[in-house]
Amino acid sequence: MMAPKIKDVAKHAGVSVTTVSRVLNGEKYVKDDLRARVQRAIDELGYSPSHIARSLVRQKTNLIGVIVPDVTSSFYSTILSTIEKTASLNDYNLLVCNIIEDIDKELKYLQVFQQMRVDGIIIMHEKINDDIREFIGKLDIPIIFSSVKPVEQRFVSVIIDDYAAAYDATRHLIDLGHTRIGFLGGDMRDITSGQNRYIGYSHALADRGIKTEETFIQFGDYKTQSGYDLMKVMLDQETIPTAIFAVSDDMAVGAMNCIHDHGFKVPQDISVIGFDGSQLTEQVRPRLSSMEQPILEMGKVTVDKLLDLITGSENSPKKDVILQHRLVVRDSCRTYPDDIKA
Amino acid sequence: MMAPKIKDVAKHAGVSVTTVSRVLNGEKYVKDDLRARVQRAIDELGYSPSHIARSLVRQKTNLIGVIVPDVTSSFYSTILSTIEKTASLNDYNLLVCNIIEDIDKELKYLQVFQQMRVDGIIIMHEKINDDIREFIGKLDIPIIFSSVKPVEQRFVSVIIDDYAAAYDATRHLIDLGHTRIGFLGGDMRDITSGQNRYIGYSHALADRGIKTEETFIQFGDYKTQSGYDLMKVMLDQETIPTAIFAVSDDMAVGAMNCIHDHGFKVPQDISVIGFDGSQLTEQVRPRLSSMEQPILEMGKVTVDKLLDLITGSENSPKKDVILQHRLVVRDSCRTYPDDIKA
DNA sequence: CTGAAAGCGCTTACAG
DNA sequence: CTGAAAGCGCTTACAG
Repeated sequence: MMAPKIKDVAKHAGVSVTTVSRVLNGEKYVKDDLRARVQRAIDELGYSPSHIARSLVRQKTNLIGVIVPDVTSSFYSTILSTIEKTASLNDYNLLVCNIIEDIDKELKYLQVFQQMRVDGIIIMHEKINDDIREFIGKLDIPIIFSSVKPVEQRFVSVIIDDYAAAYDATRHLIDLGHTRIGFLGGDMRDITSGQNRYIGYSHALADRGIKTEETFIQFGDYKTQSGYDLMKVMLDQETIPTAIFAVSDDMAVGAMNCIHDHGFKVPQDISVIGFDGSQLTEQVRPRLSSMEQPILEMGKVTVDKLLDLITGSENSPKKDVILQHRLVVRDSCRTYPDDIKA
Repeated sequence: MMAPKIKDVAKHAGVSVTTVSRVLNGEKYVKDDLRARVQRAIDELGYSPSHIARSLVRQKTNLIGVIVPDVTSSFYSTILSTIEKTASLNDYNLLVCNIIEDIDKELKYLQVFQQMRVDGIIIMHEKINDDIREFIGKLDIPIIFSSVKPVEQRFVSVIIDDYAAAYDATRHLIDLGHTRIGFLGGDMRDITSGQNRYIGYSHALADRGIKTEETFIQFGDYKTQSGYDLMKVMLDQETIPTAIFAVSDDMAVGAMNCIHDHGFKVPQDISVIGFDGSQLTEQVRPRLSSMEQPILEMGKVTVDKLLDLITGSENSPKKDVILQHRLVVRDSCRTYPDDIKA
């Protein structure tokens, strides 16, 4: 037996489909006895309205497409989790795409999102190539970027001030007395998490007149393994840093592990500060100091803002939302006692 | 201007909508010149077919609903990531629901899945209450359970043999010479990860005639914090274990941290073995030995099996798939040298 | 090889 | 307050 349709309910209740539709949608102007009869028919038949059919006529799917670089990362999984929660609270559902460095897949997914007629799209990375740029350029579905800001100005982003955050993190190490500060960076093709954080780091040093070795600056891919490998490169040099600023907690943990495996101690020998404030910071020993992004808030605000865009509340201006970063000091950094004040 | 519909394409190309539909779906029996004209019209108009409308007539959405207990956990995020990958390869998209101990939300989501007319559902936990049991009982959408096996026999599961895996993990500690082996368990309402793992642990001890203290057995919720708290309880006792078996890597890491914070060392003072084989095992120091589930394979097989169910390949029997567990020895366990053989 | 028409399961003016 | 009819954007027999 086929699943019952609205027509079956109508027949069963002895009313028109219009009336059934009305009680389904909680409209008033339905007499109580009819409403009751319809409700009973629905229950007896175990009727469940087709969201597909509804979407078609309403021209609204209540679907949000989300593009995550890597759900496996503690940062993204946390933000995804709050995005899901906020969306769910607003009766939206998530269509999730997990990239992992696969640009072709992203374009394909964006096309799927378009065909699915999702009401809005959340993108959490900024490796936008020309094809994608062109595609989203002519897409008339609201798009919001979360935790990153691509070059195109027409899209709104929910981010922190990555430059300032990196500056402050570096400054923290400087204030502890460090001058040999290594940098484990991201992808310089990324404006937000690549370039801005690097510039923040180097300005913080420059403002204090600190010069740095070339080998103290390394770039990777934000992951633990990458942090490990880059740290290894640094440790193989003649002079090694007394402190490390990594642009993700995952990288920082990789660095900590590498330091540990080489027989050094954090923070006694080398201090390490991470970035993101993910749950990893509390899962490792020593606990990792980190420049925290307000992850939960970021996820919530992203969805709220996207819903604004969807409902077209023009009173909400099409402006980026800049959230506050925050230094959380844990146990992975210490003061550097030497006399090097040169 | 509205997004173009198939009718617009037809008009633009000077053919019928039927023909447009045919080229859209790559059917043969369309003359080359017509096909070319239609294709050009599609390109010029930037036409993208509505998946919604298609779904309605085809009675197929290519959607899979996934219920994850907590995307934030390294185990679930990894399995989700491979589920997504496999689904994507087969042209299916994921509708993701993140529970987090919220049963009401689950029922609501299952209803949404039903209304969305998803082609199949993947569930990754087993806290099925009566409402949910009844609901999925009358749902005629294929359901598959991944990493857990609920009591109802009519659903297929993709799992490991949790009893044997827990037995083997415990046995590993026994073989290293330990007899005071603490157990950090899960939720005993869970058959798979609660009861089976506990029974495996206790049988392994019993088979060697090892008695255990009551306080050596604690139950939590699989998370890091829980592992920490339970370990604290154990360390506060008069006699403490020389080894710990935790039923998740997250809990094991919590235990390791607690041990560390109390001034003890892993594995010198206390050995710790985890369960899952998540990426956390390599992110902590000492690296965590763990009873590994084949997470990637599990995700892939789950989707493959579900697609079998969906396409109704009756040649594929409706049987559970039991994958192989594997002990991965890292640095968190050591032999116990004392003479306690009593 | 091509097209007119019915139909997928709903909602929404419109009329009463 | 209620219902008949059109329409959302496609696909799919059916006929030619």
